[in-house]
Amino acid sequence: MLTQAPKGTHDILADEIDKWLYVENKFAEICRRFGYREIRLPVFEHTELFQRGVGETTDIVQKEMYTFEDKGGRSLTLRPEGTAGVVRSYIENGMSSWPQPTKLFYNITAYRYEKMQKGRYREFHQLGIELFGAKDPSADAEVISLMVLFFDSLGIKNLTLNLNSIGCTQCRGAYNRMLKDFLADKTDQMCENCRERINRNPMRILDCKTEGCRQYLREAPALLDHVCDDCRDHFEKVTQKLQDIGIHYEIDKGIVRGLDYYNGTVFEFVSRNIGTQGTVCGGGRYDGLIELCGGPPTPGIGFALGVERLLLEMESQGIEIPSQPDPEIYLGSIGERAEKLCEKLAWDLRSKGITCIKDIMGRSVKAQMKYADKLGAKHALIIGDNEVESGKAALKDMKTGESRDITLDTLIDRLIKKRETD
RNA sequence: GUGGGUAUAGCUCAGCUGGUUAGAGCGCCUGGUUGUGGCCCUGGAGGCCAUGGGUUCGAAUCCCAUUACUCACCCCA
Repeated sequence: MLTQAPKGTHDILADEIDKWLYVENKFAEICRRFGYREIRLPVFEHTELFQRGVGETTDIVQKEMYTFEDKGGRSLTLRPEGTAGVVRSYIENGMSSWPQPTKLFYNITAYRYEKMQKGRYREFHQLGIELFGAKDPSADAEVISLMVLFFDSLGIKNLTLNLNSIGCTQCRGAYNRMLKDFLADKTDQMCENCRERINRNPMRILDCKTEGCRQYLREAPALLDHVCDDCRDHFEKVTQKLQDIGIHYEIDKGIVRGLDYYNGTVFEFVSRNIGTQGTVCGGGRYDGLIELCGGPPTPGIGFALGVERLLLEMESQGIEIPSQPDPEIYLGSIGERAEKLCEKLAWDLRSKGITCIKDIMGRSVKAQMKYADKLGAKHALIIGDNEVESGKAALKDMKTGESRDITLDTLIDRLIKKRETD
């Protein structure tokens, strides 16, 4: 226990950090290109924010939240997703008086008490955006196009974009009644889970994957076919805009996002090669959420992307990720006088912005060189008594193996110049 | 919440139907004449064989429980 990370969490070690930084930086870059600005929010919020925002009837709120009481008796919860917190911040900080629309992106960890599986963790990482104030279909299309551009820029191919509209509060009410009527005489034959859903949240039945229920659902009325005129019109405009910019999508009448706040356009990007947890990114519109949480009526739309799943997908597609540059130079030393000189040299190099690794173990030259090699240092330079006295040393190019004598005074300029030409 | 698989060195795994001091490759640390990496070779460190019980003269090996990991169902990012 003492030496084991809690279930569902994982360490991101030095060898993988380049991938994470690469993806995170790329995401930030693309977001800024669309006018989004980053925000950073607390990892925990008042429990009621999620109860209200995500929805009391959802699995997330009912059994997946990490909820605890602090020493002041407040009930707090580690965020199970990002949107609720952003909405809270939007209201609290009066962002409705910022230039509209307000475009925000974030890079967060989220927490859900779930059973572990490939691509599913209890602490996981999400990249996401939220767009407040724009209800036009252009907003939907732009948000989706941002995702597409992001995937493209990473070289990811073959993700399927699934689209659906789950209507507004009005058409949803009518649809729920319709669905109930349709299933009324079939309830006995449906799975236990679905029988509960009929009363709790009929739409969730559409997510069922058990064979028996699926048969009935094939004939069930699809919400998309029964949305009101406004919703239909909105959705058609969204798809038209996607076509205009050449984004391929599939209509999936079965998509019902698992959080209660969604309405209207919902979408997800799905992979086929990373296991059953194939949803790399999911999102949609949430026009009533801000009001529900106590803010002014404000339309909103956003998505969240699972970084672990994204990296799995990139790996499965064999996408290479550029790594951070190797250390410019390794400074080795023999003896105390040399070590002293190295300390000064290393300080000067680092002050000038040059990555410099020096010996701090007093090991043999051979051991030092091996270490320099493992670090991937581009150059190595060993200093002993001779070098201290002459002020000259052999600068070795680790790739070619060639070394040339240089005066130590010129070392910094030489490395700076070399770095520029490389 | 339901089911399946797995658990031996830092990593990937051997260890036959129970039998002495538990193995390999990689990695780590050393050396290969006293100041130069990669290839090759030498030596070394490092395991209460997940944990707790049981069977047995004897358990890494068989049985039970616990825990963890993992995959699928469910749900989702």
